[in-house]
Amino acid sequence: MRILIVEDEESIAAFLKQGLEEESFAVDVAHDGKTGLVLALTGVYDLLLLDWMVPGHSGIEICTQFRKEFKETPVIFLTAKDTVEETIFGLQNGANDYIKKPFHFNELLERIRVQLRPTSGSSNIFQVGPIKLDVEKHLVLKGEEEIQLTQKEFALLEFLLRNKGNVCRRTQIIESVWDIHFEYNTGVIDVYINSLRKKLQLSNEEHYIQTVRGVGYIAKEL
Amino acid sequence: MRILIVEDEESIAAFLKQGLEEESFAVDVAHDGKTGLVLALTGVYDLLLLDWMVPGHSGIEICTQFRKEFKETPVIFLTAKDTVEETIFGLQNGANDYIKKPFHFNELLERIRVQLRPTSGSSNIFQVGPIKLDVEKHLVLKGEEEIQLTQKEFALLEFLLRNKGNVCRRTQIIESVWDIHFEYNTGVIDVYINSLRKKLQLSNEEHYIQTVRGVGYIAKEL
DNA sequence: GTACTTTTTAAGTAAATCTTAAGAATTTAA
DNA sequence: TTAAATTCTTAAGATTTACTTAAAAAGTAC
Repeated sequence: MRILIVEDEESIAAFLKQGLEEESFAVDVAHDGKTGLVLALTGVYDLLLLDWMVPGHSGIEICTQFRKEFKETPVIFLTAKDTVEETIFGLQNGANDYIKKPFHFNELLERIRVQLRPTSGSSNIFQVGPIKLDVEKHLVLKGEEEIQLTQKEFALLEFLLRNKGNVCRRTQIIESVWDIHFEYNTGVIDVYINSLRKKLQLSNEEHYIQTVRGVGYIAKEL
Repeated sequence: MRILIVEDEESIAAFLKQGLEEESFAVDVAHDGKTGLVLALTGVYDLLLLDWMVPGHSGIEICTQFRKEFKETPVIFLTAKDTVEETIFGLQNGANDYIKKPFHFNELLERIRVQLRPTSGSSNIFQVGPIKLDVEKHLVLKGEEEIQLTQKEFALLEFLLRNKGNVCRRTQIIESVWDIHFEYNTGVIDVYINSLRKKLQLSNEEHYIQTVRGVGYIAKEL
């Protein structure tokens, strides 16, 4: 997934670039509107992050131009707090969403994901920390290394990653992964969690799969 | 998704109601501020659409009152006034967005969607002061910091927050949280209240969980 | 049918949570 | 001010829950 950031403030741009790259996006940055527009019109990007006001062309100009060429690609505006009214204008002119500065990075990430979800059919790659799971390819990596998982192990990990950041209750897991309803007494989940953690070689620091006692398990970033 | 409209102009209210219902929102309308506030404080709404000026209480008053109780629910202002000052004032007082009359319905819809997007799916978040409890995510925050609670601690805090502003009697608590009926003699509640206050690091000023001597406990804003 | 892999069951061990109880501190009432 | 009642705090023992391992059962491929 390729993202273009058009933002003149160096610090913000750098912060965003690093954060998004850690989430395994490919990120380009343009520090002025003119460069931004040129890059945007190459059409290689899956999403645009536009600062509302940048030197050269304004964000809204870039957005409008861009829309003429690429009708599907989502655009998110980064805007200062007091320009809400103008932002509405932005939305009318083809932006898909906007986010007020200052914002939490996770919020931005969430909005990016929302935008990318329907557009790309190939977005069923899930990730937590160094662990990647590709549903299509049925492949799990930890860093560069390929991890060999069985069906059930894979299904369980997929479920956890699909719900990354949310607690997966034992009943949810047993229903979704094992398709067992109305009843739960076995210790299967524990066994599989155990073998997952083993195969993924999760050290004590790398608690990407945490247990929530009395409830279930959760996959989350550290 | 439930939306409350507070708008005195019949025609506009009817227009909005019909339009939103066609988008499969459940819509209630209050034609004056007093009714609006009462309805808003029932807490069943996912979003508020407030006219800037309505008979009874003004929109800004309703918004402010509402914000004290429900910090998560988004509020959008409908206003004929277009001075920047008032907009900023409105946003500072807890509104999430604002739209100037006359507007295109689609524009409003877009604004509503933007507001509901991050919120959707998280309808059972309870809050008192800086303390947030998310039932779905099984997560408790104090400010930005995540607080690790055990099952019973979590259940107790949830019960207190669900009944925020109301005294929770010891018998109620022991019945709801511990499922013990007919008899109560243990000091379990005291122990758990204690550990809750400890884990939440409630200083002497932050008495969000107060004890009501001879009766029970209450979670309330300061 | 046999050899292999995967899945499930089961059981012992480890760890965290829950409960009890008792003394300290606080509030209320006389 | 003192006594009584209630709540707070702490710690240890009981209980629950999860972890780990191994072996049995169920699938798969040859």
